[in-house]
Amino acid sequence: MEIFRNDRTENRKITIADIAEALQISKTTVSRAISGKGRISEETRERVMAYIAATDYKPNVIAKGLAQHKTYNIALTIPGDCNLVDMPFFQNGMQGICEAASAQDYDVMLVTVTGDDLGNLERMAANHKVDGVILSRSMVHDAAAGFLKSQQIPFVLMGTSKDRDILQVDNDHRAGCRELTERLIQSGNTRIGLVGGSRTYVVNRIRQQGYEDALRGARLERSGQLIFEDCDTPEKVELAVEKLLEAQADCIVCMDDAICLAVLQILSRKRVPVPERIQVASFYDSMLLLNNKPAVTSLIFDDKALGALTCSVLLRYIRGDEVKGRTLLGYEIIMRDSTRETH
Amino acid sequence: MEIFRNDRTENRKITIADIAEALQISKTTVSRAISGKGRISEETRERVMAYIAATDYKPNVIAKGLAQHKTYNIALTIPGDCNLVDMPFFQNGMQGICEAASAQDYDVMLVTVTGDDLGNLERMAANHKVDGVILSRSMVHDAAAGFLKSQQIPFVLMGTSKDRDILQVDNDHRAGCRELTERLIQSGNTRIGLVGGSRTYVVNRIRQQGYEDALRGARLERSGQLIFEDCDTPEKVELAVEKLLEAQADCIVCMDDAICLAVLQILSRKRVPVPERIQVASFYDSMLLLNNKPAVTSLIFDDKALGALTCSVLLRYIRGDEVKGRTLLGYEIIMRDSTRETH
DNA sequence: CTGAAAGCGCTTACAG
DNA sequence: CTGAAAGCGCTTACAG
Repeated sequence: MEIFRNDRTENRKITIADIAEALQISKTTVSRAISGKGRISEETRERVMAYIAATDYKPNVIAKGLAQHKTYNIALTIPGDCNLVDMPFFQNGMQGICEAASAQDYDVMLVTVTGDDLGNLERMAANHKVDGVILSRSMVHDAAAGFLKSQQIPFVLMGTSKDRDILQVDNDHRAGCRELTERLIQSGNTRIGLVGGSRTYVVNRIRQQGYEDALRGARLERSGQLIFEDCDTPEKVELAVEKLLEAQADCIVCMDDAICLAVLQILSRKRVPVPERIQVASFYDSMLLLNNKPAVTSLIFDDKALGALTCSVLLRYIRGDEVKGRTLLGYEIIMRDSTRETH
Repeated sequence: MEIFRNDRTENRKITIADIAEALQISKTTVSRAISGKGRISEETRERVMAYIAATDYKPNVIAKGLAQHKTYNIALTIPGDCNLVDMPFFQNGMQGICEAASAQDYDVMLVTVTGDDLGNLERMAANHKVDGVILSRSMVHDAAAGFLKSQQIPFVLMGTSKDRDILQVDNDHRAGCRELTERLIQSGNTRIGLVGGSRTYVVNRIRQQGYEDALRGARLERSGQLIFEDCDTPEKVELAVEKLLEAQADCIVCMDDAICLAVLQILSRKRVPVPERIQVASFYDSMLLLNNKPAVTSLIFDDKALGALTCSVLLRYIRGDEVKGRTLLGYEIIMRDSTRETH
């Protein structure tokens, strides 16, 4: 059995003082050359930059931050209990956040918040380790937002909240769901069923609004026979599908692709052909449905772009710039075989 | 349109100097009371603690770190291109890492590395922002490990590498896959097919080894007709399934649950009943297969525990403690309906 | 244009 | 047991 031990050789890094000494100038001057703040002659500036390039010096961001009362860190909360559908959303969002952050020399720290346990968030705040935080799409009642407000820590929600005084940026679920539903109506469907996820998530409420917007626009009745909310277990989905078949729905719209996957499996078990007997579409497309046959019609959002934008909004806000209270991003609709017209 | 602007009221935090002044003692003493290092009378220690509790003072970890040449941060690399199967692994691993880190007052920063682009990792290292890094399960050729070695930055791999001088902790895939395969043999199967994922991932190679260990142990031939590697597209999986049916396989073992899901869908389309006509099992169980009918036999790993352990190994290594070069975690086998004996 | 000095909020020999 | 002082690696008025 091999054993490892870190010898921790001192490995001293070069500092601003070393540069000053080597170049026979003051630390102040070196600092100015690097930051570009304050008057400095082009000549000495170039000498410093040349030395830095040659020695591969990198400023210690921590020390810089300490002097400036900044940390150059933001936190991203991740839910402790995350279901499969949300994972691609987080994964891609995270990706976008990281990229936008590093472009401005910021780093992102992870803080888990499980249910109403804000322990880790409080710790992070108490430790003075971040300049702001990004809350990711979350429950209707959000304890975290309340805490951050009370602490006066800048934050933005990557998602939507009805609370208009919290900064938020989100995909335009409502418009997307409306338009997708409209397209399904245009192609001849009149009895479009909805299999919805848990209404504890505001995103699910918004999606439903989009669906209802479309019905209203087409003067179709909003029928209880066609709308099934809170289908958060396979049993509920199965029940919903059965009722929809009974109710002669010509199309089923699923609120997310986990539900959609379940619906497709049930339909397959029941030998109900898609799209011939009934069409199917999903309000959110992740890789879950990727290889399904038939390919399924869906809404596509760019979660990475969402993350990136959320991050830059936060950074601008931290900097003291003006930012819009709510920002909405676009979407794309992909019509595929699962809603192909067959008559 | 509402506009937000951060007014940045000074919001000055209480410091060690404030406490010293209030209590008429030196900063040194306050520091000692908090850290517990150095001799200090129980009485003054209690006075300080009482004051801290009353004022809700929290030390500035950044300043502390600067003085101690530590950051109290570790980095976690996340792959820029992550497929669906890996997401639960990362998500849970992250969770475990965060918890173990915060238990020791450490925070975890995210750094994305896409392909061979180490830009973000280099930046993080250059900025002196972390004491060490956790590399997550990765490709066979890992540029990141090389970079970290050259920089003498402590790191551990959450996964397995054949490079024995990198610290690693992983689930015991090999033993798990061996045992699962053995169980399938014991229950009467003699022609167990394997549908494998991309061999660029070392985890897939290890899983295959476990499978082959079991065949060897049972003196079954390791047949090319039954082993299909690199099935990283739906087409390849489909082809593999067809060949396996032709070859009269009595059971199909899938290397991960995305492959398994594909296999099950194909079988369902072909109207091949599971487990009656052919049994199916998976080497890794995430939520992907959760609601499948029949329930599928699988190996279960505790990825959160893996993350937590990986993190504490790194922290111990950073601290200068001795750690084992390679640590393996256990697994669980759940036999379900998809491998039920029907004869 | 440049520098000496104080400061960010902590720690840690060193001396008493 | 306690404190004055120097230091971690930067920045930033202030003065020249």
